[in-house]
Amino acid sequence: MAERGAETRDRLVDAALRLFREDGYQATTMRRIATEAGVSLGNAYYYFASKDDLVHELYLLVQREHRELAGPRLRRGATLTENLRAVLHAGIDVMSPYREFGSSFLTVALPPSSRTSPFSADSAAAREQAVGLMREVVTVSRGRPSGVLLDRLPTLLWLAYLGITVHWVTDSSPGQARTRQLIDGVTPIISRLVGLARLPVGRRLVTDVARVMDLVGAPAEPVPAATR
Amino acid sequence: MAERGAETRDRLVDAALRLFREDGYQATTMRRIATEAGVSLGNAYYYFASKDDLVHELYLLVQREHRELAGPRLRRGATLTENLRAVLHAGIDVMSPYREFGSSFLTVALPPSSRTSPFSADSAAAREQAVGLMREVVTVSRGRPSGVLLDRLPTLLWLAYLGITVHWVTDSSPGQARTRQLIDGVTPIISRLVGLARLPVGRRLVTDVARVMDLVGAPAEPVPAATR
DNA sequence: CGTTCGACTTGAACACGTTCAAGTCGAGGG
DNA sequence: CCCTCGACTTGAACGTGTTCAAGTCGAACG
Repeated sequence: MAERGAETRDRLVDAALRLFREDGYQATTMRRIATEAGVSLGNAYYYFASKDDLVHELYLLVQREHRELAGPRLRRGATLTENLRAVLHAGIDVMSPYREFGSSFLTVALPPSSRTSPFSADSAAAREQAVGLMREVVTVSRGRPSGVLLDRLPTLLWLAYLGITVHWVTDSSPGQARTRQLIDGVTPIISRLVGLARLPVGRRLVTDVARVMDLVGAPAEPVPAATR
Repeated sequence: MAERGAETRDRLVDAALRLFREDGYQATTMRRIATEAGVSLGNAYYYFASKDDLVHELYLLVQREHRELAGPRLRRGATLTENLRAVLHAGIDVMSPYREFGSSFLTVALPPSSRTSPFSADSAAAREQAVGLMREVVTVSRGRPSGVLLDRLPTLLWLAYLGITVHWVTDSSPGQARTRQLIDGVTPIISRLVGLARLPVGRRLVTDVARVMDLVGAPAEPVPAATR
């Protein structure tokens, strides 16, 4: 059956994610992953085309845990500031075990080569989920924005989350305290900007932003060649 | 003298940058760089601690060329939109020969590990230069913003440039046309936001943004361990 | 029971980035 | 002239990610 190898695959994922957490990306070798999973080196490559493919698995896990942790923290009727703040902090909470891995995380997660990029087609589902979480933030919070903004705001918030992740990865302050402060500082600003959309001056801004988002369109498909 | 090896070093940089441009990051091996520079493999490591160190050299070159190309394009008294647009397009122009390299470019350029990151201490000078270019954009353009914003805007524009670079790297549209459109769409929005700072509502936003930037402080020092 | 087939598994092999003990070589001092 | 010293150079060697020809093994078929 096509099911026989499922357990092997699971053992590989378990071993990889544990080693990533304990030793970081670089120090975790494919040989150790294979050994700890009780299979041969070559066999690991039967299930995962590359080491980065295993990182993709981590990406999915972090995403899932983010949803699970953030969901219960959302409060219907709370301000956008409060709910967005909760979701962003939850994101950091979920990623923090992989901090030492972090530098290499973006390294693997950002570029469009192959699967791992949040912009790639392979991550489309996961990205949709992440944007969905932001959509929940928007719809659940008090003072829901008007039509056009309601559609675009989740994606914009997701982009903000991405930016904060970049800061987190490069944040060497103890416990990444600076990133926490960044979240606390940025969320009210975002809320204020959203509130601005009610004024005439803000409405024009929203229109322009929406136009640019349409023009630039969906995140690009994966790049053809250009490995690594 | 300490000068004897300077020519060897130059030959290595020349070979590396040329190969990066022609074959991309992955396909360029240290062995080929060394061979084409007419030195041994080990000798390349006498001058550059790692392959990424050679990328740092590329980073510096691109930076320098960006300044040289963008400077003459600035028009005193033109709008912020026009000048910012010119500088951003110049950035893409300068980077485009390294597009195939691109995916790996961010891979190497973003994470804080060691030298190459724009956030690292080693890149502080280069970053200062990049922010300086944005400062020139601000001071040269018509309608210079008021005090606090005048200080912070260059850094914010540099961050915007970074974001656009991320888009460029992941942009698979032919000729990266989407990124060009993104620039054309985003620059008027930025100008509009800057103009907003004159209104009371904008003034409060500026104050908050400045506070966050202070709190988060200078970009972090390089991360201790966490290689790659 | 023998045969075939395909999912799964193996370990050797490859090219790579990086390290290092050993060497070369020219200038300066005795 | 010999010696020393330090900047520079070398190629072998290590461990890595990845590939691949060759196997194992159980189920389905005759």
